[in-house]
Amino acid sequence: MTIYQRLLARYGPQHWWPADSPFEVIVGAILTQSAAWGNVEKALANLKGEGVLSPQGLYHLPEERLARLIYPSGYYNAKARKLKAIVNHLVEVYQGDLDRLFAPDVATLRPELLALHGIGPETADSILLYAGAKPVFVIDAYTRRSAARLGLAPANASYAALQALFMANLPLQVPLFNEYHALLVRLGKEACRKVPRCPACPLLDLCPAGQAGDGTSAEVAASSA
DNA sequence: GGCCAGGACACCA
DNA sequence: TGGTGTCATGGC
Repeated sequence: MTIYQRLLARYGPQHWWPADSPFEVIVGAILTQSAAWGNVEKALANLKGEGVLSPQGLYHLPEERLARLIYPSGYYNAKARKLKAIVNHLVEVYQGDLDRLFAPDVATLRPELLALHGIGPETADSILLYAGAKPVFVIDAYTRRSAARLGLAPANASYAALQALFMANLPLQVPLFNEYHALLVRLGKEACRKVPRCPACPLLDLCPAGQAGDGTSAEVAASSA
């Protein structure tokens, strides 16, 4: 059984991304930057309560008021500025139409997102996968931790290298990337942070033969095919 | 009371 | 390219 299959068997479908709309995914992707998801939910609830969780709603909302509404998610001034930059682009270039935003392929869209203030590699890829249904593998702190503990990659691997490792050895399928990343996050939350792993680490029985791998491409493929 | 949570940016050497 | 400070609330 592959690692992916073991993760799915253990935890079940994670139903990511928890949002009612693609736009909510985009906003949540910004708000969750270095923040606990529970705090993000409070901020999203505030935006929904004010009826402004839409491109036009945030576009016309004063930045100071936006900052107050997202206060629970932390870094509220910085995140209000980021959200404004993204929403301004979305409304002024695409009239707030996400179908138009996501019409181009990843090669065109990813650089466009990365050029916006507040959108780095992880946020861009989260938006592409979970809002735009593009086959892009998301790397975050939990993914990195899980991959390192599983022996799939060194702990200091770059974002690009880690992403390339998964994408070069997995079929480019949105449902697979969606669930696999979410499962790695779930595992990362549960796994101990000790290096090497402690005897009780939940990762142990997920590794092939109960051993950490050597990080080869072949192993990633074997672990997920 | 300290640590950490589904990062990104500005600035520096 | 890589390292560091900044942004900040809330739960444990």
